[in-house]
Amino acid sequence: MTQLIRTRVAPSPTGYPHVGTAFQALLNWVYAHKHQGQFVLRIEDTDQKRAVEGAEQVIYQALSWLEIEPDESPKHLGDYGPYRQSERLKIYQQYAQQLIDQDQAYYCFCSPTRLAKMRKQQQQADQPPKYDRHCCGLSKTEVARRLKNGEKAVIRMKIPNDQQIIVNDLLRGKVEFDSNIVDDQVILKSDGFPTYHLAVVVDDHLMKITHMLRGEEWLSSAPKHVLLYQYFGWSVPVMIHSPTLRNPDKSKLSKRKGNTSLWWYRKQGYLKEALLNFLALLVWKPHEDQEVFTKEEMVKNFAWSQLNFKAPVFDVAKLQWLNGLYLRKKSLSALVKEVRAWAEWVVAQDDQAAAKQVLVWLNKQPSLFKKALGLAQQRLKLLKEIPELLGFYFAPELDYDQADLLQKHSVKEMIQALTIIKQRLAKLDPWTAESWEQTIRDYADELGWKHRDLFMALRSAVTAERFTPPLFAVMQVLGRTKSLQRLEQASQFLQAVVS
RNA sequence: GGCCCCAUCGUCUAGCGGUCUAGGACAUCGCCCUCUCACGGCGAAAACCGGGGUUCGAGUCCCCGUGGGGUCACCA
Repeated sequence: MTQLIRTRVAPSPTGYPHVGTAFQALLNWVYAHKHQGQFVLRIEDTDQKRAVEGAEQVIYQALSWLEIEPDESPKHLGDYGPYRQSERLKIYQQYAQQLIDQDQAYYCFCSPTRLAKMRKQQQQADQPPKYDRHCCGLSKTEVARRLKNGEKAVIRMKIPNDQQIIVNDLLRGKVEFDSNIVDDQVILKSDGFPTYHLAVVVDDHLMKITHMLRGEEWLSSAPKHVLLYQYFGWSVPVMIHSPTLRNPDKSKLSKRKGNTSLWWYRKQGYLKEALLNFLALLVWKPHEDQEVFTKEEMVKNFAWSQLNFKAPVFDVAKLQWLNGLYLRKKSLSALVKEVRAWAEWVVAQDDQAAAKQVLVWLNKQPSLFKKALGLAQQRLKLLKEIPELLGFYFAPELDYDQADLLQKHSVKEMIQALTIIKQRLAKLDPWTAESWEQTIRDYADELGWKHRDLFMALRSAVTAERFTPPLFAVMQVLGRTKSLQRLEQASQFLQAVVS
């Protein structure tokens, strides 16, 4: 019988959804699904100082938005709960005690002050900072006495001297560490909470995780984890340290230098498909030259051997390109739905005026909105561009720019031109793109104007914008009546200028 | 600084000893299409970090440098 693959992602609830978490989650999810395995979400809330209200909800929302749902989590109960580390304290304490009994861990009563002082001295002496094992030799009776006195204590794991510790990383192969440089790590804090190191080993084992995929930043603490597995007599799961995402300046992706919040991307109007595709592309390519794929295709083709382990720069320009691509691929009605969902979400998050405006348009003039969006679709890179791109269709009055309206001609000339054009277009029958365009070109010739100038003037008159979809298409969406009204408005605007 | 990881165009990569005068994508620039913007099409510029080996032959294997990154907490 083959082993059931179980993977996990274990974010700590910090209050906002990190793209790095999404990235890890995606990889874990994909691998689990590839093998009909299970993907677990575990909440690593062992740091009480950093606890943030509602942060856990945000994690669910993020995964659920991306449609990488866990099979087990505090919300999706499975057989290996609880899935919140703060609810597993007894378990960690019990295992820490086991290590004490096995003489592979010891109580430490050193104060933070002493530890800080010690580190400072070590650094000044050019030594690597490391716990000096001050409390390692304490007798059992002494420990019992001080514990009984209510002294604050932590539990540290004992690291053996002069030993090679081998971390077997699936991507990088065997990585060797000298045990002498490994610190006697605290595994249980004085508040009774475990540190990451104990918790990750205990939980991964108890939850039957077969493949532990995590960020590269954990590689240097991996020997501690290997040792803990040995102490407990457990077999080590397959370890994979995936590359960390980087800022454009190549440092680890951070809030200050890039945008690490998934919600930032969502607000901008990146689609989940684009984001997922992009994240995958950063480290993985299915076939030569195939860059656009769904997560289902990724599941189908996934193999660790194709995973790159060079830490990639998070290149927003490429993400944008992908986003535009996915935006264009959508059917118009699907796009409308997408826009509504986006706007509703942004309003709920931020109460943002522009997004509210979009909802108003969508509700009051759905048909106009849809047509207008259709014209904007191939120009769209981000959903947040919509309010600006579609504004002129809905505006009761346009904010004209005189220079754009005139295009090098005089006010008088332009008023005249607008009037004539208006008349001719009003009479035009049939109202087709061809007849329409011919009318304008003919008139430009009559005047001896450049066709371009007349088109641009009309564009400005109808939209008060410089960049729009082709004029005729815009007028068609706007409707003949409204289009002609706008020509009239523009001409009135110019009248006001002269008088 | 110690330890660890990594190293092909600006960015993401193809390349798994000869087919590499190094291929693709994004970004950049130019041209075409064209009423503007976009889409689309065509094209240009742009890289094997350096030095030693191994080999008939090295972008591809080994070593040493160099560079970048990570990590050295009662944070994860």
